[in-house]
Amino acid sequence: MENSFLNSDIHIKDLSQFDPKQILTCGQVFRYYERENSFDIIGKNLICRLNYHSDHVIIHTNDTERAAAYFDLDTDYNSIKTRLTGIHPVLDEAIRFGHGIRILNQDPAEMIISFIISANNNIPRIKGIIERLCERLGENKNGFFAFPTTEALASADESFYKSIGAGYRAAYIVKTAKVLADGLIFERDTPTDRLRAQLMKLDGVGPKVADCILLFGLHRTDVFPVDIWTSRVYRSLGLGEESCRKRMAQKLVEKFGSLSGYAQQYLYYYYRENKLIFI
DNA sequence: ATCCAGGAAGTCG
DNA sequence: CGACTTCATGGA
Repeated sequence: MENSFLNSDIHIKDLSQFDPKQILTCGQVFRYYERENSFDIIGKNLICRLNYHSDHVIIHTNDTERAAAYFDLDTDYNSIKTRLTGIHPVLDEAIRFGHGIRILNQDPAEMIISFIISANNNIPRIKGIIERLCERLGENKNGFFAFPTTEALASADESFYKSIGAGYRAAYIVKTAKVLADGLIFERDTPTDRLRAQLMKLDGVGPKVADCILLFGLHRTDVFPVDIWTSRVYRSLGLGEESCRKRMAQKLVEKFGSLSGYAQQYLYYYYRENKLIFI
């Protein structure tokens, strides 16, 4: 049978806090492919196929231990949703809408490069650039291309990154890839603010991209990435007028604390999916 | 043609 | 520090 390398399974029975479509389309991950009644997803060199049925989901994968960590299966999202409910009606509605979202545990280097590419860009283009990057520099694993190693990323030059459509971000990627290949380490117990400052030293990484790396790559949930969409959320949460995204992020983290990252993801998905610009 | 997209860097005050 | 401009690229 095809894809027999996906030889182990995880059965998900509680769909109240696991929705494949919501998890993959909520903006945290770019390398997924919708099939017939399933999604294929690649993170670094972990490959998963999510077969969804009416009352359960089966994850077929090449590494169940990594897959369990990747999908954050040890975290109780119903508890998180309960703690975030009743703070604001808009957030309540966003949680109902995206009840099956989970924050994936993705590879830090993959998040750094992916979100450098995301700056001032749109999602279809971001996905295309990353896909060409993996096809040309990543290892072919049974027809799936792994995300390139930091060594492979550092071996390519600026003209290569322009050739895959990265535009003016090509120079940022070249410089940052060299730092990554040199062995950038993120200490487990470093405070989030210090990690953010460390990340912002990287070329192409500003406040918002750093927060995305912190949330999706290092699972720091005491951050609230403010982009064009979540800046629209700010006003409707009744936090007053604010034009500076950096100050918006600070105010939002003051409000949601260690649950900021979750709140951000419910709100981002709700607004973007419904194109709610003027509420 | 002009505007927009999960913003960041460079410049100026 | 804070505000303002520029930066590839492709789809609407």
